Amino acid sequence: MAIDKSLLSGSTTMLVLKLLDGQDMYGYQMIEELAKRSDHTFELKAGTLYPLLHSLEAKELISSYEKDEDTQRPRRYYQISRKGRKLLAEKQAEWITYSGAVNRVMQGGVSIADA
Amino acid sequence: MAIDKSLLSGSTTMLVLKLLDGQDMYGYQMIEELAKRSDHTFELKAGTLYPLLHSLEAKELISSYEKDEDTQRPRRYYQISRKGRKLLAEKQAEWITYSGAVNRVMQGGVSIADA
DNA sequence: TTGACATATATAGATGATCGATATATTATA
DNA sequence: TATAATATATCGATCATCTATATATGTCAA
Repeated sequence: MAIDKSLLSGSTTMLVLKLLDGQDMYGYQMIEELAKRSDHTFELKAGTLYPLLHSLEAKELISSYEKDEDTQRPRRYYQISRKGRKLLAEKQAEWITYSGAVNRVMQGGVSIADA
Repeated sequence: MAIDKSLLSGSTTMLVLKLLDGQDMYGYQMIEELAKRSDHTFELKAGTLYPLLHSLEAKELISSYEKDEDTQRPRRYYQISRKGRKLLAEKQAEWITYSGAVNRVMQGGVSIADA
């Protein structure tokens, strides 16, 4: 099912940081990994991700390095910084607050499954 | 805690329709009711709500009528339409899919409370 | 009674996140 | 050798929300 793009708005940064919290990744890999982990609910577009990565790097939430896997086109890997992990924790707390509040409002008759 | 406004993006329509699913309401009342039911996580701004109500009415998802409670300034009440209830059900299903997917992605080490 | 604040609705313009379109280059496959 | 997948990048459009501003009424305290 394709999800209204505006729903995703605001949580993309959190999701990207979370991916990098597990391991260093390059852009294209994040797009695929996010699709995989979310059963294709999230299909992040390249036009969204790359500018986002650049802006996260400018804010020093992540850093990057090139890695040559010869025979492969060189890939730009990203790693999360200490500052990035701090923001991730904040975003995660925010998400819990936000989704909990939505569920409370929606609990006016129809039951909401939790995940 | 103030929530990143972009997180709310996309679910405002669903929340408004849900409020009207319970009873007819006027704009200002929705702002207060939403704040109350969400423990002030949501503080919808008038500049967001009124244009949204107008556009929902234009799409025939809701309709409105004026009601004079004398001694009070007349209030414009909104009621959800059949079409609106249908959209509400869809948005609700989307929310379940979306929040479930976010939680799955975030389940990579740190536990996420569910509401 | 006057001023301040809450109630109530409304609109214009700014901001910010995402997307679609487009571009480039390499690698794998048919 | 052409096509698709991999991989990164940028621009402009779109859309939702917010801030600021406006108007008008009701209430309460000084």
